[in-house]
Amino acid sequence: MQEDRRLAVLRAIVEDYVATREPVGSKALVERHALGVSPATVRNDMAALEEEGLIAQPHTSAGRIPTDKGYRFFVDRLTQVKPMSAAEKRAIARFLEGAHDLDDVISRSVRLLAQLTQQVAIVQYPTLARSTVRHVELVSLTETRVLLVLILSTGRVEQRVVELPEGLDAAALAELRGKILRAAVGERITEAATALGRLTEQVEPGDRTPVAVIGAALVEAMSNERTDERVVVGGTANLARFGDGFDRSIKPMLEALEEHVVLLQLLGEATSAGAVTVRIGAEGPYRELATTSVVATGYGPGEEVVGSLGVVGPTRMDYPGSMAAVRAVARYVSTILDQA
Amino acid sequence: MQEDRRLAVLRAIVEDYVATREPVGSKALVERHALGVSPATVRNDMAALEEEGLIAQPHTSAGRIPTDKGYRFFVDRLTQVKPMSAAEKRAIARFLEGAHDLDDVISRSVRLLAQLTQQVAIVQYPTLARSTVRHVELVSLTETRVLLVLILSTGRVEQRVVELPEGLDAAALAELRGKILRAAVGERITEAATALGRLTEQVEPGDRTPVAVIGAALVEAMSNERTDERVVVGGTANLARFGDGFDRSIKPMLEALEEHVVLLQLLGEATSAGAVTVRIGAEGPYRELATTSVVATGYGPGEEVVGSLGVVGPTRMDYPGSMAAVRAVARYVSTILDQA
DNA sequence: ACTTGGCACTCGGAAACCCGGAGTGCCAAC
DNA sequence: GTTGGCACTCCGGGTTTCCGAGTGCCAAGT
Repeated sequence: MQEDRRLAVLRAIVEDYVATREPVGSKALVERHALGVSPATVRNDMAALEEEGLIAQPHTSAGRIPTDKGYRFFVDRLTQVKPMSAAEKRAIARFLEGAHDLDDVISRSVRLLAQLTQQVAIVQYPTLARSTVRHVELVSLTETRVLLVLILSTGRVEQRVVELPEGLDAAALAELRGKILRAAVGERITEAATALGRLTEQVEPGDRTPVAVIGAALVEAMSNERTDERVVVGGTANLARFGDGFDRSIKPMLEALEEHVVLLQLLGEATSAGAVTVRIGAEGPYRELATTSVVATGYGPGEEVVGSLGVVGPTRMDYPGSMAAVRAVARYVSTILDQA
Repeated sequence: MQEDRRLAVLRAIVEDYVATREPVGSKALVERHALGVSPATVRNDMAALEEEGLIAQPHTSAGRIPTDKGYRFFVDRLTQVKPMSAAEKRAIARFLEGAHDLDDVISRSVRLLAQLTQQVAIVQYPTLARSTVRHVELVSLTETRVLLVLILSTGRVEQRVVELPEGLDAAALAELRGKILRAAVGERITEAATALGRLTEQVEPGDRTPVAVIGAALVEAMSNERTDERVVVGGTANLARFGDGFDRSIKPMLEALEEHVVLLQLLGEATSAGAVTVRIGAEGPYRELATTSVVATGYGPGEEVVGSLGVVGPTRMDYPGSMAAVRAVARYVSTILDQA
């Protein structure tokens, strides 16, 4: 019926516009897609679609471009993630294996994602909140300085230099280390923090003892918001690929990309694993990013989500492709984290 | 004499051009700078400077702009690094203290440098080659997996998951850990690697023993070139500040900034501490970066250089200011590393 | 009730065009 | 060696012109 054809027209408009970056007209449409009707008919459909707010024309007597709402419709109803080809899968696997380090995994993922989608990629480090403590080490630097090293299940390593009020000999340090390990290892980070809090109080009610200081530093390191904020950005050069009006938004884009808090918020919307979240244009809270879309998803071992990753690009982007790439990379990262 | 005045004219041209981004003519020059001569005289001087290749005119009947050679002359002979104001020094100190982590120090430095110079900042992590081993830790993950953690004097932490051919019990692991510590701690990384090589051979001539595998992984981690390549970039948004022809080079710029190897090479020219290196325009090896300059210097505790940092921007940049900022930040980073 | 060809109309954007002003080089005079 | 005068150049910006893609609407066709 007409309804079906209208949607076909919408899909065609989105696809053509994404491909050509130019408003698409009725004539070009019937030429490039076998719609089986005349341009005049398509024009009628276009008028209807415009009525519904799914497409718009930049100025009278120009072709149509999809609106945010149009993209949304396209993403929600007119597309399903196309699976990656076997070759692509192999390429991903090859690219990601051989990473022997969390940093490695993350940085490779960013580059991979950027290359795959030809867009800006963002990968968040595993959240501390979702990690358990794997090991704690105290390395004495000088008489009164100790380096705290915190190793987490997700592979993250946090470190911190602690200044002691008084010297602490090797034996005392070793004993403390043992206690801390017993209290914290295997625990979720929040529980470990409270356990440690209890431990230090119990050992020494006094305030400025070395034990208390170290305990406090550990607790602080575990609950520190800042350390939670680690994200890595890649593929910024792809921003320059847009020869058109998107140039205007390149500055706000770059600025946003430096604000890791903003990035985290963009990614943060992706909560559940497996499901790919798409934010289109002005749907997000940032006015400056009204011409950009974000495709993101969570990753993590098994069903658990310990972090998210995604890409950000102009609203006029290849959604099916991006969604597929994001999902695929997230999957591979998850399995790698599973192994490690 | 005329010679002196000519140099004054060159300086004035550079300063004005940097400030206004527009070719500067004789009339504007005498108005803005008290040269005490008439435009006609300045024109003669300009002709002479152009003869020497220090300035050029984009087209007939336009003002003059400095050539690379002109900038070079300006940097080498007409300027000395102006000291930072007390307020600026305080701001730097405030910004950098409170970092309790190498990552912290580095990322704060980048942001600081970018903000100070309003340009793109690059900071290299301390080179592994210049570090000594501070601690080695073996954390058992599963029966046959061990997480190697390598803590270096510069604060860098390298980690790696090692797959063992057969299980290794806690006692054996502890013993191995002790041996490794005794062999490696305090050594320069290269020497530690050879010492470890000897150790593993001596303990077990067989090839696939756990000990050998771990030793090999450690040696590899220490000598790995890749891990040496860590650089951080910040202030990319400043690239968009240039409303003029520099826009054209923004893409190659962004591309270069993603290629950490390239960045390292740019920074790498800075070898000695204290001295600020300036590379202007086409002096470097990269054709794409012919319109950019790099101001860099080394940093490290005491006189030693363990890494470098700097800024990169258009050839038309505020050299004295950038040099001062780079030097100041390098100094502060050095003292902080000294403490840690 | 849709679809289609025809047709008048709109309007953005590229090309052509024009013009002022900033800047130059040169020369003669100081 | 410096300066004022002067003729000349040419870029940049503003305006105008013009083409064509695209539209909306209508009347005719199925």
